[in-house]
Amino acid sequence: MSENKKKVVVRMAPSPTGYFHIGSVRTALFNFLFARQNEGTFIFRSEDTNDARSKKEYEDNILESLKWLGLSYDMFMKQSERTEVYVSYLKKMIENGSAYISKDEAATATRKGEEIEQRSEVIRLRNPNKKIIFEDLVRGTIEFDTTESGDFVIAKSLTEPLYHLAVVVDDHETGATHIIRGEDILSSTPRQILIQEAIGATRPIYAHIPLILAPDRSKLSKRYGATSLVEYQKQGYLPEAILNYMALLGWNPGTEKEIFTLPELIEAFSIEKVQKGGAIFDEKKLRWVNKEHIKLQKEKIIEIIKEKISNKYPEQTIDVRILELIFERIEVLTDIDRLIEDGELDYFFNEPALTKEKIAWKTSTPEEAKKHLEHVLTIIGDSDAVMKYAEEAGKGNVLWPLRYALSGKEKSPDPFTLLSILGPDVAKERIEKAITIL
RNA sequence: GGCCCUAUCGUCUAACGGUUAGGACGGGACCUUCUCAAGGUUCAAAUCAGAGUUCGAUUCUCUGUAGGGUCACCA
Repeated sequence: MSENKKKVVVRMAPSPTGYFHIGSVRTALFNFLFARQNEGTFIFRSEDTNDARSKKEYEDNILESLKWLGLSYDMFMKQSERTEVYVSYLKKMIENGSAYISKDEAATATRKGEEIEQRSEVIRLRNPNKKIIFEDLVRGTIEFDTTESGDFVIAKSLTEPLYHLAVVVDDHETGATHIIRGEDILSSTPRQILIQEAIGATRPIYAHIPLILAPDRSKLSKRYGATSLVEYQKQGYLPEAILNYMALLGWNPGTEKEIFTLPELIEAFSIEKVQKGGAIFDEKKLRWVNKEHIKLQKEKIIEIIKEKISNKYPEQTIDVRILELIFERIEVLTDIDRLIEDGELDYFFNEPALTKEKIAWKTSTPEEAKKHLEHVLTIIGDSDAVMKYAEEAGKGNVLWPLRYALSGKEKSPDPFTLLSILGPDVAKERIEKAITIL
């Protein structure tokens, strides 16, 4: 690297035509990481150029999501507010002959089943029809012949610039040094380079990152469940976990470390280690990453659990051990609600309803179960004694009836944990109740 | 179809041209206090195919095959 290296300027430029897409999250993240590790500038640019699909609602959603994720930007701009800038560039281009107003037959074209009115007068780039070769940071040398693009349209009129023109002008004006974006724009890069040359802009360094794929290797679309960030937010994924997982999709640190906080990612990230091939989005691994981050934020998560339980059982004091039990059993935050709603810990606060048939362990009889429970009752305060007795009589034969008598559940934490949380008095009551049923 | 990109376990990925092809997720088995969870141990699982270069190809070259992207007066 040279000493007079230019200050890094990168940008994320979403078009606000939908909720923040999971693929855009990664593009935003890579740009953010690259900017932060180079102490550069990260620009947010809303590409809302005269598109009927653009909505304020979507732009707000993207901005809120960025905030939620902790990806801060240093500059904000909207293309819809920059028309006069594009006008001046278009005028210049027409003056110097690199673009011209073309007069065609007015026509209708069909795009994706929709009829489109084509103007008779548009502004086209005068294509020098040459070969464009550029270096891509993740893909190496890319070569395109731009001849087939012809004199493509860059604006519908002086005041109605098209996407490619707006992008190139903005990147030039803001001094973008690196363009990190999805692979889907790789094939329109040569056309953008042609526009750059026409307006006398310096060519930025490109890095086209691979796409995120659905499990069937197709483009990640609505067909595959959740594609927008809000849906993951709602399911109770932590922002740190989403960022961590997205980083791992198409990038690796070169070490075996897999769990990263945002600052650690800034430290470890390197654009050179970004993968070339598309990666399938695997929710199972996302869940695992989320669980790992839940462990990292234990105190905070425990507080959330406490609050949720308090809402359901307002009058109760909540033993920390109950919080631990829930904490161990969740992968996403909504698991907490599910556990509570399913009554998974109801038996800590209310006497459980017991079914006679379920009290005895599968290899044992109700009579034996009754006998074991009666004996356990006499040594209830001494866990070691209970365990010793269980080992002699057959663990399942004793422990299953005991645990079931205490919880009324086929699945629950072990009887000793229950015993210690419920306390000897409540335990005694419940065991006696079970005995009477038998 | 044209152009472009890509190709290692099911998935995410590692491997100066020389490794028993490594790790993680997921799956199986076992251990841990009966069940659930957590934890521990452990097993199975991959270099797309064919040529070439080389003493030696996952790695370099070519061809094929497969997958993806893109071909707007959308962004």
